[in-house]
Amino acid sequence: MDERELLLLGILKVQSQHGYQINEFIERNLSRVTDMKKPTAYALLERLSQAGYVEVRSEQEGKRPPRKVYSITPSGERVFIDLLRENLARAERMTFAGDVGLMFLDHLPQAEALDLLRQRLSHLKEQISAHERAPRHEHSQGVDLAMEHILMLLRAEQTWLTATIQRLQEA
Amino acid sequence: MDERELLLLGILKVQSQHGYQINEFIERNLSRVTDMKKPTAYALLERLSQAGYVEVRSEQEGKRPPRKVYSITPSGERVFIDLLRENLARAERMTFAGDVGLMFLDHLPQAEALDLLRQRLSHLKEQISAHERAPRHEHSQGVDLAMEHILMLLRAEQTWLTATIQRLQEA
DNA sequence: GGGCGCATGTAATGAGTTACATGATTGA
DNA sequence: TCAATCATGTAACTCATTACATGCGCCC
Repeated sequence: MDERELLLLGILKVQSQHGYQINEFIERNLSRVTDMKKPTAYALLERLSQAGYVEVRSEQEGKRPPRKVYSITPSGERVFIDLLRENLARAERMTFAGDVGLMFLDHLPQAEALDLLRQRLSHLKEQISAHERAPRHEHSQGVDLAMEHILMLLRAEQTWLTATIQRLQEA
Repeated sequence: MDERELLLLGILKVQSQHGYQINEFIERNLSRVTDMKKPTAYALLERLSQAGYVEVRSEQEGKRPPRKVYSITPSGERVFIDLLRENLARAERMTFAGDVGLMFLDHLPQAEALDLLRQRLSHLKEQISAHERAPRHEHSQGVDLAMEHILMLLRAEQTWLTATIQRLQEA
């Protein structure tokens, strides 16, 4: 839950930006790493500025809608570093919705169960190729690291699912 | 979000039980597969019975507190099968809080970043050995399948983290 | 003139957690 | 007699999402 603040502070640490810009950036480049939605980002930016971790100033270009440009403050930078340390040192506990289904696999006829798992596998493959199609962005090695991480987990999942389907077929 | 209903219906499909018993079972045997908390389960059981997917009857043994015994209804069984099909066919999208930290790795001195990742790795190893210590339960091959799945992902994570630390060290 | 892009949000809702409340029984 | 176990929940809260609202500028 703290990772959303970390994300926003991190983005602002690299460069001051206005809300719309931040949301665009997340949507275009980080959609595979985070699932934070726009209103959430706006609300969080508001909260961060209440807390004094970011500063806001209004800007207007011509007659376009005014924008709120957010910049990280010194105290925000400290919080950023703290959150970053905590995030890096921690190994999140993983639970997966998909495992619940696996637990009750034997409540379906085997043929159907296998068929459903094959559908799961094909969705997985789509996700993987979507990831592979995504361009590396040279500027940030960190983002690439995160992407690579997700891709590796997806591939591990694929390998396991394939083997599991195989195994169930033989049994 | 539907997987909690699926879990409860699945448990009740195997055997009618009262709330406390269900929560005990989840805590003892499924704590690695789900993180659902007790009040959530109680509330969900209530909702399921409102919807007619489970039946409730009160029981009392001696002077112990009365219990509400839940049984799955025919319509509940249908919902269970539907939820199960959906769950099995779907490949959930994965996002990980830990990736946000990775993205900003370069905002810390390399030595510290490496140190923090080593901490992450050691937490991971603890989780893995906790899993390995957990007894297989012969009765349900499904539960074992789910456990094995999680263990496989944890190990993949471990391998990757180790390699990544290595790689960063050399750079 | 119509739709997309820019730029901000609010309101309603939902899901789930934490902390708390209650009270009897059983075992050390 | 003290703690743990049994058995139920409620209340307050947080977090995040969805759907909606607003209005100007720009391009075709």
